[in-house]
Amino acid sequence: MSNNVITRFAPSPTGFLHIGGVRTALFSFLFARKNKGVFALRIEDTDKVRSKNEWTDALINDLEWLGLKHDVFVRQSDKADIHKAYIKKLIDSGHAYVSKEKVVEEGQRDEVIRFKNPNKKVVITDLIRGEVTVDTTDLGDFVIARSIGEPVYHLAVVIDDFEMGITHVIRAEEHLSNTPRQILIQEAIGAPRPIYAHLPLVLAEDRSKLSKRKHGETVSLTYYRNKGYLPEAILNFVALIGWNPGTDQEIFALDELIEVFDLSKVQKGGAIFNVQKLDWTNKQYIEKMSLENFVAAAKDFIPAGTSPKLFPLLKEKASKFSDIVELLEGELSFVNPLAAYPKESLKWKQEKDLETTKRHLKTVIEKLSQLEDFSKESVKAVLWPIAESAGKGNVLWPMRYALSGREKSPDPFSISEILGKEETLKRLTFAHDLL
RNA sequence: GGCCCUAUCGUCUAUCGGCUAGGACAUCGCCUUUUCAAGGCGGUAAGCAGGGUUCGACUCCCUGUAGGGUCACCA
Repeated sequence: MSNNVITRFAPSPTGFLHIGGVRTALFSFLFARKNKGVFALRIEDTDKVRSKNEWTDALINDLEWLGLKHDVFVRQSDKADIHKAYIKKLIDSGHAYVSKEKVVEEGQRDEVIRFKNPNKKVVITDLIRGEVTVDTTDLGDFVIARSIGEPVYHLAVVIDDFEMGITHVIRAEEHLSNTPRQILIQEAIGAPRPIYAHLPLVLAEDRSKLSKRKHGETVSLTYYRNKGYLPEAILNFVALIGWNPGTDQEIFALDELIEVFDLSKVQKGGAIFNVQKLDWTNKQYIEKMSLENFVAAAKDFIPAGTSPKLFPLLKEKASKFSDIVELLEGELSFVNPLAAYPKESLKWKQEKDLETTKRHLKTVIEKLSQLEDFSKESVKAVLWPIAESAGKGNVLWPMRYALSGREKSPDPFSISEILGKEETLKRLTFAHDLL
């Protein structure tokens, strides 16, 4: 592999980083790292009206959070002088000209700079799509600058890629149609042509391109950050949209991705972003975490005052951190005072009647009253023989229901330990007296 | 509409002419189990259509169809 690969991720600071952008950034990053090359981040802020510093900051912050560290940083607006010089050169050499325009819309200029289109066929060699031939005649003399000092995207991209020595342009497929005009500009300024790789689009459920207008915030990385997904999991999941190494492996650390990544294995067709798989992937990562790491990572999602005894259960059941609140209000709400429940709920489905249920509860109360060590192991040890002889559901269901007041909850032994002897016996007695 | 790209289970995909079409998510069933989750086992589920090429096409070619992208003084 070549030793001097330089890739770039070039977002415009006009909005949040969306999932498709994350994938583009990741692939550019992976390809650079894989080839021991350089990964550059370039902020494309030539649109002064729509570009905002806040978006730039957010972009940098998001990428850093993901762990996609760039080696080079360029702000396009800092290159204004260089752009201007090229525009002049292009005009002087006859490749571009100042064009008088008829103003039909507000904000339009009566004078812009257009590229003199040589009207030829361009053959793009794309790493993913092979050869694509386009006749540029259809493009006409397109605009390359609003004025001598204001280049338009296509011009700025070509100049910057050239100046930065970009060897591989890895970007989304939506840019494939733009490539011919960029190639024309390259030829005019005498820049070498980089190697192109146009990634298939990341699609929404309805198979259309992800967009804020149409699909709302759920396409933004921020949305998933706020929901408490892990950056490693997002990267892992996104890597597998439109690419896979050809093996059955599903979970990859970033280092592993770098090792096995291969642009030629990238898919050609667009792929739908599937949240269920993201959830599953994220859960895999949570399972691999130590309890300490889980608690530390999830600290912003765990309400103050939550009993540390619940932490293992939270880790076991949450597939993303935002699940924690739901869990605490639902399945794990037994730590709060119990709401009233119908006494029939205490009866196991295979149990004869409430009388028997009451008897089982009494036995449980008697056994636990004498118990000193209230660890779940210890509680289980004294009750298990009884449960086995009387029927596990017959004994354990009423006990669990009495302790949790719910159809779904952790096992009664864990609840006992968390509640402690006093509260456990209080709830059991309450249930017993109810019957 | 012009130009361009694409087309395997619901979804993400493997297959680079030999396929009883494999895996993962989701889904369903069973086991485990006091419930839920997790886990284990198993099931349902796919080659857009029509022509070629070939001994043999999911794989190659053509046409059609469908979907997407792009046609800005946005990137």
